[in-house]
Parts: sequence; C-alpha cells; structure tokens
Amino acid sequence: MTAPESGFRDRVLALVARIPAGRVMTYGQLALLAGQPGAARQAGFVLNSLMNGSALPWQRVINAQGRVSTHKLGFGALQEGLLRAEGVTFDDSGRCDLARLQWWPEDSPHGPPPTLLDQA
DNA sequence: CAGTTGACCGACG
DNA sequence: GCGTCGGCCAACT
Repeated sequence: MTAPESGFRDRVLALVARIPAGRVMTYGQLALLAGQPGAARQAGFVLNSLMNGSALPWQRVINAQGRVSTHKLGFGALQEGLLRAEGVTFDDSGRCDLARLQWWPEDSPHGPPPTLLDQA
C-alpha cells in the first residue's frame, strides 16, 4: 500500500480535518487514533507546526482537561472564541464538557466509547 | 550520536 | 480544585 504510515503528522491532520463543527478532540485521542498511543505531545507538536496558517480546524483540538492548551502561546482566547462561535460553551474556569463535545470517528479501530448521549 | 524540548496525560500531595 | 512530578514519544539543536 502506498506508504500509508509515512507520516504520523499527516494522519493527525487528517483526523483534525474530519472533526465536525461544535465538536472537539484531545491530543491524546489524536495520537491514539493516529496509531501512537501516548504520543499526545507529538500531536500538539504537529499543530504547532501549522502555526494557524493551515485551513484545518486546529481550534477544535484541546487537551484532556477540556481546556485549550494555547493560553501559554498567546492565542488561547482566540481558540475559545472560535469554538464558542461553533456552539461550544466554556465554563468559568475555561473548561468545556468533553463528555458531551468530544468526537470520535466512525471507523475508529478502538471503537467509540459508549459514553455520552446514552443517558440523555 | 546524545541531550533538550514540547499546543500532553495521569497520578500524587 | 490546584500545583508538582514523572512518563510518554518524536522532532530539534
């Protein structure tokens, strides 16, 4: 098969591009689906390499705490603003409800967690 | 080739 | 709930 895994980076970007509006994914999740469980830092590194010059919805990628990890970078407020525009609500502490907003691809090899909407 | 760094994560106090 | 420590893996110097 035509060099499928020649880029952990490309794979992460592909996943980010598939995130629907109003939904978010965590770095660890991206790394997990990209085939590198534990490489959450690398997932973040990939997004940093984009430097917001890409058309990808990088704003929909947040950390496992449900909080944007870009505050230290200086454009955290921007990311929250973009997400709010998509319907994402942030807590007073700057946290959003991951249990409700975290999105999983349909063909995830790990299978989407049973979580969420079941109780609704 | 070895050390350092990083848009992280989970555990511990 | 918050701060700190260690672990994780790949890229950068």
